[in-house]
Amino acid sequence: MSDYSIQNLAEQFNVTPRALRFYESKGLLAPAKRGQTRIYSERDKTRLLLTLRGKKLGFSLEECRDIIDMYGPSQSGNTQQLIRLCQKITEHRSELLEKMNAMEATLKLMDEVEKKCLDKLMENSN
Amino acid sequence: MSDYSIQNLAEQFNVTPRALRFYESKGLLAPAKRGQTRIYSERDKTRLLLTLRGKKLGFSLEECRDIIDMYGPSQSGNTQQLIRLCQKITEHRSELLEKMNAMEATLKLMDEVEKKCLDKLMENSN
DNA sequence: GCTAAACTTGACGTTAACGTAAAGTAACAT
DNA sequence: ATGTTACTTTACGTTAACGTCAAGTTTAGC
Repeated sequence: MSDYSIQNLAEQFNVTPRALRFYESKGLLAPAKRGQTRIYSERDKTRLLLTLRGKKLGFSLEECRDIIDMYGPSQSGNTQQLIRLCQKITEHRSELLEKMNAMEATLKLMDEVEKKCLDKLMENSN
Repeated sequence: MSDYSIQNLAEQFNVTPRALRFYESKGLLAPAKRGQTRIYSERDKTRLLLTLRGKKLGFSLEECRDIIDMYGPSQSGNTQQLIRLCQKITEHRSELLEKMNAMEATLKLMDEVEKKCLDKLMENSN
C-alpha cells in the first residue's frame, strides 16, 4: 500500500523518470526493487518532495541530499553529531534568511514597477 | 564620479572579473569603454546587484536579463507593452510566492528538527 | 624607454542536471 | 507465442555559468 511506479511518481511531481533515476544515482532516493523495476515508497516520495523544494530554493542536488540526510529520522547520533546538526541548521537558516531578504526586496521592486505601470496606463486611457 | 574598474566592481560584489565579462556577453551589463578597458557606472552596479539577487533566487541569467530589462526605466512603452509588463510582473510574482512558500516550509522543518535535536542534547547531558 | 601590473580577447575545459538514443528485458493482452 | 508497452542499463549529448589558460595590449612607475 502506498507504493508507486517510476512513471506514476514522476507524473505526480511533474518530472521525468530519467530525473528520478538520476536522483537515485546521486543518493537522493533509494527505491526498493522488484527484480529490476523500482518501487517507490512514501519515504521516497517525501524525500523527492524535499529535493524539489530544495531545488526551487536554489540548492544543488548535493546540498539537498546532505540536508535531507541530516534532517532525516537519523537523529540517533551522539552528542557530537547532534551539535554538528544544530550548527548546520543555523548555517542553512541564515542562508535561507538571506534569500528571503532578496525575495522581499524583489517583491517590493515589482510592486513599485507595477504601480508606475498602472499609472501610465491610466494616463494613456485619457 | 562613481565609476568603477572591473576589478573594483568585482571585489565589491565578491565575484570575478571573468564573471562580469560573462554577464556583459549575455547582455546583463553594458559598461562604457575607455579604449579597451571597461568603465562601470552606477547603472551597471545596480544591474549587477539585481542580477546577483536574481541568481540567489534561482533565476537563470537569461531570466534575470529579461526581468531587469523589463523593469528598467524603459517604461516608455505603449499601452500594449505596458499591459505585457503588468502580466509579466504578475507571473513573476506568483513564481516568487511559490518559492516563498517552499522557504517557509523549509524554515518550519528546520525549527522542528532543531527542537528535537536540542531535546536529545538535553537528555544526553543528564 | 622599459618593466610590471592590470587590462583585453579568444578559445578550450569543467561541473551540474538532466536529455536522448540504443539495446535489452519483463509483464501483459490477444 | 507474439506483439505492445513499460521498464531497465549504458553511454554519449547538451546547456548554463563560469574557470583557466594563452597571447597580446595598455597604463603607471621608475
